[in-house]
Order: sequence, then C-alpha cells, then structure tokens
Amino acid sequence: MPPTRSKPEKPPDQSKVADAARVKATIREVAHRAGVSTATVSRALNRPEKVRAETRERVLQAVRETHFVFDGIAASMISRRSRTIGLIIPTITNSIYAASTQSIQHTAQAAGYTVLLGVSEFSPRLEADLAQRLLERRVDGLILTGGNHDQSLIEKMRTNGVPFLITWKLMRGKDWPSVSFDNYKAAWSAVEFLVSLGHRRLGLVCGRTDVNDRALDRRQAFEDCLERHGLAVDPVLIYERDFEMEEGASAMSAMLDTPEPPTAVFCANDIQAIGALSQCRERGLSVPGDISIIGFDDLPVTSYTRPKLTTVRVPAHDMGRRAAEIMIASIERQIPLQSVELQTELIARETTAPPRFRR
Amino acid sequence: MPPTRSKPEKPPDQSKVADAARVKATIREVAHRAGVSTATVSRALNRPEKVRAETRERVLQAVRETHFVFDGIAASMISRRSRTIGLIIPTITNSIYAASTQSIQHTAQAAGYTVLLGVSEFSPRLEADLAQRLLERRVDGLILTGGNHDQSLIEKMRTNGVPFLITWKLMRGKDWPSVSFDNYKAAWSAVEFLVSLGHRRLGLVCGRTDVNDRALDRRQAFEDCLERHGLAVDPVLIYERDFEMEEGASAMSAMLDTPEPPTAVFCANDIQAIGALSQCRERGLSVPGDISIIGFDDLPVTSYTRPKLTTVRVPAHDMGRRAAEIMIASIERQIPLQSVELQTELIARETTAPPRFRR
DNA sequence: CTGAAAGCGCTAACAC
DNA sequence: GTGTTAGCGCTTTCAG
Repeated sequence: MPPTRSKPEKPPDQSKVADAARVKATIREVAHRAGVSTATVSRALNRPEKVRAETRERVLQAVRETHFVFDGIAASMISRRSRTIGLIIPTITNSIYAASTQSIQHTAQAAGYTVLLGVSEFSPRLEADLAQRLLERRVDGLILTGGNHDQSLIEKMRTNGVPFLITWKLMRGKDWPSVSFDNYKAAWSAVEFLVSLGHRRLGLVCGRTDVNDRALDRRQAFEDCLERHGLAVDPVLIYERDFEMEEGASAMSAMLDTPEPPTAVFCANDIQAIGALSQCRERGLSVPGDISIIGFDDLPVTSYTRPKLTTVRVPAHDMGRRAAEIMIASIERQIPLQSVELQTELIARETTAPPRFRR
Repeated sequence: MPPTRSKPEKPPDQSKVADAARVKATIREVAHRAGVSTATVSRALNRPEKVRAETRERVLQAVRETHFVFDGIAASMISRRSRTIGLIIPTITNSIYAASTQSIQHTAQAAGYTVLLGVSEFSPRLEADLAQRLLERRVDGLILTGGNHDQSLIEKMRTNGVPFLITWKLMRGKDWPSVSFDNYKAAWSAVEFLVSLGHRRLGLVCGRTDVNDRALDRRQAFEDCLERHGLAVDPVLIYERDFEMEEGASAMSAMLDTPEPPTAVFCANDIQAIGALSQCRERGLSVPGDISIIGFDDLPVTSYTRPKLTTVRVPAHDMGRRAAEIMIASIERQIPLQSVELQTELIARETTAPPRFRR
C-alpha cells in the first residue's frame, strides 16, 4: 500500500490507488490528492488564470493520475447551461441533410458545444418525442428542420426559454427565426429555366407535401410558375413520393406512360432526380434530347451521373455553419436569434436542353 | 387570479400564472400546484403505478399547465445514468456512415436514449477531443468507428466505467468488443472476384491507411490476395486518397496514364469508385469492356450509375442497430458487451467482366 | 400511498 | 490565492 496521508475521514477501499485509478474520481479526490480544496480544483479547470501556476500544475497532475473526467452534468446544474445543442433532421441517409448536419456539428464542436441528434423520419409525432427528450436533456438551443411543428413543442420551448431556429425553410410570415434559402424562389428558378428553354409540358416529382413543407413550397412554385406562363398544370404529371431514388424512377415511369408525356421534369430533390434520370435511360430515351430533367440540392454525385445533372445548388454547408453560429451567439451573448436568407444557384449541366419539337 | 391555496412560504412573483406559465417550472411548482410533495411528483412521473390514480391525474394536469419539462440533467446526477449514448464517426456527408448512424439513432430513440454525435473528420486529435467532451457529458456508453484510438481515451473510458463498442472494424486480436463485418475478408472477396474473372493486372484505390484502419485492412487484403495468386503488387497501381469522388477520378486518371494500365481496379469505397468510373467514361473507355471496376459499400446510388456498379454490400443498417442494441443491453442489464461479426455480400452488377485480352 | 430530508458533483459568493 | 458554505432540481430512503 502506498504511503498516503493517513487520515481516513472516509475510509476509501482503494487497494492500490497508486497513480492508476480504479474507479471514477470526483473533484474531491482530485482536490485531496493535490492538497487543495474543491473550489481550487474547479478554478484550476475553468479559470486557470485565477490560480497560482504551481497549484494549477499540482491539480492537473492529480487529474491525470486519477483519469478524472469533469462532470459536465453536475456543472450544468449550477450554470443552467449544458453547452449542448439539439438538432432534428428528417433523415441523414443518402441526403443533403447530412451536409448541413456535418457543418453544424463542426461549428458546434469548435465552439465547445456538443450536438444531440434526432432523426424524425418525416414524422411529426416522432419529432415531437425527439424534441421533448432533447428539452429534457436541457439543450441550450434547438435547431429544427422546416416549419411544421407541434404547437405544444413551441410552447414548451418558449416557456422554458430554449431558443430555436428553423433551417431549410424561410419563415417570412411567422416570427420564428430561420436560416435558410427560399425554397419557393429556388424552385421557381428551376421551373423558369425549363420554360425559358421552350418547354411547355412539364412534370413534377417532389416529396410528400403533407409532411414536408419544403416540398410544398417547391410544388407551389412549380404550379405558380406554370400558371404565370399560361401553361397547364396537369395533375397527371405531378407526383409526390418518398425520398428514394426508386420513387423517382417509378414516378418518371408513370409520367412516360401517360398519353402525353412531359418534355421536361422538375425533380424537387436530386435523389428522386437520379432515379428519374435512370428510368429514362433504362427506356432508351435520350436525356436531354427526348426529355429534360432538372434536380434540386446539388449533391456531390450529380456531377458524376451520365449525363451530368442540371440542378439547383443549395447552400447546405453554409446554412449549417450560420445556423450553429447564430444559435451559439444567441446562447452565449444573449443576442436575439437573427434570420438569414441564403442564396441558391442554378447549375446548368447536361440534362437540360430545348425540347425537340416546339409546338 | 385563480383561487389557489394561499400559503406563500416563498412569495412567488408570478403575476398571472393562470395556466400559461411564464417561466420554467420546476418539480416544486408542479408539486405546489397539485397540492402534493415533490417526491410524489417524481413518483407520478417515473413510477406512475406507485401513485393513486387521482393524485397522478392532478400532477399531470399541473405538468401540462406549467409546461413543465422534466430536468433529465438533475435526474442524471442522482441516477448516475444519462440515458445518452455517444457516437463518433469520421464523416456523415455523402457516405455509408450516415446509414449506420441513422440506425443507431433510431434504435436508441426507441429505447429512450439520446444520441450525442461527434464527427472526427478522420482526425485522431479531433476524435480524442470529441470523446473527452462526450465523456464529460456522462454518456452511458460510447460507439466508436475503427480501432485507432488515443490510449488515454481508452484509459479514461475504463476507469470511468463507460462501456465502448467498436464498429466498422472487427477487433479479433484485442479484447475490445466490436460489431462489424470483416474488412479484410470482404475486400479479399472483391479482389478474388476480379482475379477469378481472369484479371492479372489490378489497381487499388483506397482511403488513407494512416488514419483509417478499415482502409488498411482492405489494402492488406488486396495485396495478400494478389500475392496468393502469384500476381504482382505494383506500387504504381496503388492509390491512397481522401474520401471524395474527385479523388477516385484523379487516382484512376493516374493509373490510366501509366505505361501498363490495369485491366481491373478495386476501389475500397463506392465514393471513390464512382469517381473512378466517371473518369473512365470521360476518356471514352468502355466499362467493363476495357476495364473492370468494383466498389465497396453498396451505397444506394450504385444501382443508378451507368453501368451499374459491382460492389460489396456492407450491413450498415444492421451494424448500427445491433451496436445500439448491444450497447443499451449492456448499460441496462449489465450484460457484458458482446462482439458480433456480420457478413458482407458481393453484388455483381455491370462494371465487371473478364479482361478483353488474356495474357 | 405520501411527505420530509439528505445529498448527487460541482460552482459561486463570501471569508480569510 | 485559496477555503468554506450553501445550494442547483431531482430521487430516495425512511417515517407516518
């Protein structure tokens, strides 16, 4: 047994706590080992400059010896801050949300924050559960996707003083802060582009507008833009589908089987666009010769399809970074959450061209 | 003002706390409102069956009125459990890790756990920081990617009693539990397949083996398999690159510019394979006529490339689910972490064929 | 079935 | 500079 100070106020049953600890250490063990008070340990860890260098070194030494891991949970109880932000997205798999998520996590990490992740799978019910749990973990702020949320969730965030931010959807009317591009405007630009190429009969593939208000904005833009140009909005050319390539393929297939197929199709996300494109090639159709396709998101893979996909570039990384920055600034410096509108950009690649036959 | 019990032991400056709370409620307010003790509120929330139905209803009513959100942080202090698991992956963007992550989050959520996410960007330094922070948040368990970890991290997890699990890499030799397929075996099967097709000059594109032990296993299998078949391992046909399509393209480009290009290339992940494939087509080479390509992962998009990519299917979803289940079982029922080996499957699609000229 | 009281590991005054 | 003390919001004996 090592020659330790023999004042067993609390007889520790540590058989050989030489310098490799066997059990979780608390700030008390560290203090004892360093021969200081717990307050000093706390200071040495959080405000090193308020402690004499030599003392600090002794404390740090004791921390190392015991493999002490600071208990952020206990600290949070007092500081009323968890240094944690919650993030809820509908899906990560195979999607553009992964990009914003990675940026949020990166930015948070750099600022000393940890991200609690929730995946709602496009289910409002699941989202509410997820959010409740994040709130119970006392996240300092919550970053949500889109503007469809349980009313009681909003109330809880309000009364519990948890700031929240909407991403992927601009909340112009409401007083909710959002960091996003304008889905309507972006989709409009895509449709406008097809029309300007001379297309008169257009199809749409998009997500399910009942659970996805981004898809709703995009669909609305599609319909409005056609009307604006005096073109027909034919329900037989509008498909709301799940977020899968296969769904894009089958939607395209259905359109092509229509008596009067479209000469151009707007797919409101690249995942579905890739499926749609593949379906056309499967049938031996030339893209863009026989039919034009435009996607939405600019996933990295869209530069690698054959032909390369024309799409709308969405500032996913920027959005994630800005959202995290704004959230953290609000948490740390009480700066009210500000809304930011980001821009999108049409990336004309190879799947779009004028229709073969003008009417 | 509602006719409440008038015994202001602690004069609450609530001007009109009718049923919409203005500030965060604690269990005390709820107790007061329901006319019970804090202990009863706690019981009503955690062990409803130990409280009379009528009392419980009163408590729940008070919870609703105050928008009370349970403080999981305070609860964790006592229970020594956070109902939280940490997950560290190298990247989410545009990758197969998104799939396992989604499954882990899904499974955790269903079991009442929250996931704390860290993205290490293939940096051991960043990973150590991330892990430290997760430990400080007192995660009940940690799911890591691969087997390269800071020694002091391992010690901290050990002495702090935080169970950890390795994914994406089988830890046969070491005593670390892992839930994964065997990278070596899986890569071997891919290379073996090319050899069995008649290829004698093979190239490799893989991740950076210095920061990615999965890539190392796969490279090792490539080299061993060639040797086993008495084939040359030509360093000029081996490329370690970052995890980007562009990198796969440039690696392929370099190989093709070689005096004696390969007739088949094993890309140790689909991302690089897509780039490589694209590069071949860019140069007007026929795949698999002029050159065969096999990928690894079976990303959804590999069924949508032209031609469709032959690859090795990896059980990402299963791995995530099993890892989360095993971790949670260990946390809740003290079951020791068990290792599981999952299987992969070669998916022969359209980018592989016998070489045009046998030697 | 319910209440009173102690205390989880840490920090924030306030002393010394 | 450093120590002492009093809790943060909750759970958990132990009484009643």
